Amino acid sequence: MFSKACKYAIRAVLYLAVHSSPENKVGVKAIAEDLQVPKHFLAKILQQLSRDQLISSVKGPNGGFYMADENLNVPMEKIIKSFDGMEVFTSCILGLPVCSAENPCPLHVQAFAYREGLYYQLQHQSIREMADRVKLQELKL
Amino acid sequence: MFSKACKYAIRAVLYLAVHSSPENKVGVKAIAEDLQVPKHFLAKILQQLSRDQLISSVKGPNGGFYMADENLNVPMEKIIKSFDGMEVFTSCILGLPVCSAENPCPLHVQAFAYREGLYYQLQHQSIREMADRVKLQELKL
DNA sequence: TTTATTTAAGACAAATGAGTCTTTTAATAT
DNA sequence: ATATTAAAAGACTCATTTGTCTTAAATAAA
Ligand code: SF4
Ligand code: SF4
Repeated sequence: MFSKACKYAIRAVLYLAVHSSPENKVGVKAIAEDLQVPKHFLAKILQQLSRDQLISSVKGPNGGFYMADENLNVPMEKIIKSFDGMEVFTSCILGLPVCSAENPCPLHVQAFAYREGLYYQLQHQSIREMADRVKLQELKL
Repeated sequence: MFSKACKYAIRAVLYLAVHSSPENKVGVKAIAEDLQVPKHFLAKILQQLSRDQLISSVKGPNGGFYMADENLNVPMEKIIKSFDGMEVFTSCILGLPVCSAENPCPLHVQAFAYREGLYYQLQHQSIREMADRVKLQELKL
């Protein structure tokens, strides 16, 4: 479904949403260890998230990554779009050139409803809401 | 979601289900051209399908690939399993080591329904049924 | 101001996936 | 039997993704 980079990104953002704040920043190393993800690869991912303003960061001593308030209000969808693009939600599951209701592929009925459902959820759920659920239900990242 | 090999396989099998019979076999070339898929790559895919007895084939003049009656009764699921394995349905969407209800990942609610629903459909729909729909609704492959 | 610390950037390498090409094997029509 | 046809097999190349490493830039504490 999603690329590894995208999966790591989702986990990292939720991790930051749960474990960081503007007063309490977290470094790549800590995140990588906690999530059990390749450190340098994660670093690049965090950089991209930062460039896209999905997370915040400051350099230097006591620096690190964190979620600012405005970061928490964006929908989950944005993370995925940043890494895998809109295609994961729009491109045909069978790899046909175009996905349209007029020219549906054979898996249309099966696949369409589910993909749309997932997309809807990711569009309408903010990182904050999702992170709250993670905290409340003690979900593992 | 699925690998290209798997997507091509699904399309090729449905193509054969619609356009072939034991009396009317089809060669790689024709399939590749109709589906607009790399010929040699498709050849390998058809070979794998044949090895796994998901399609039938005979060599030599007037030979080619076709669907025997028993091939048509297997569920769509088998094609996917043959290429991408069960993992596409069982492995965590976020790439966590284990996917379980006790230790759910943050996307659990959103993603689980999607994947399970799709899997259920693919398990309970035979190639024949799917091909019939393709014919009836004139779906494009 | 210097030094330690941490992100930013980008080159590089390894692994996987996708696609191509050539040769071998089997079937069948003549 | 032989020639022809088409699948089977496997080596090979190319592209993309994933992962590593090194250096630069920024910030803050000493
Ligand atoms: S199954 Fe239908 S709706 Fe889904 S991607 Fe293919 S064409 Fe589009
Ligand atoms: S979201 Fe939950 S159910 Fe889906 S793969 Fe991850 S852990 Fe499993």
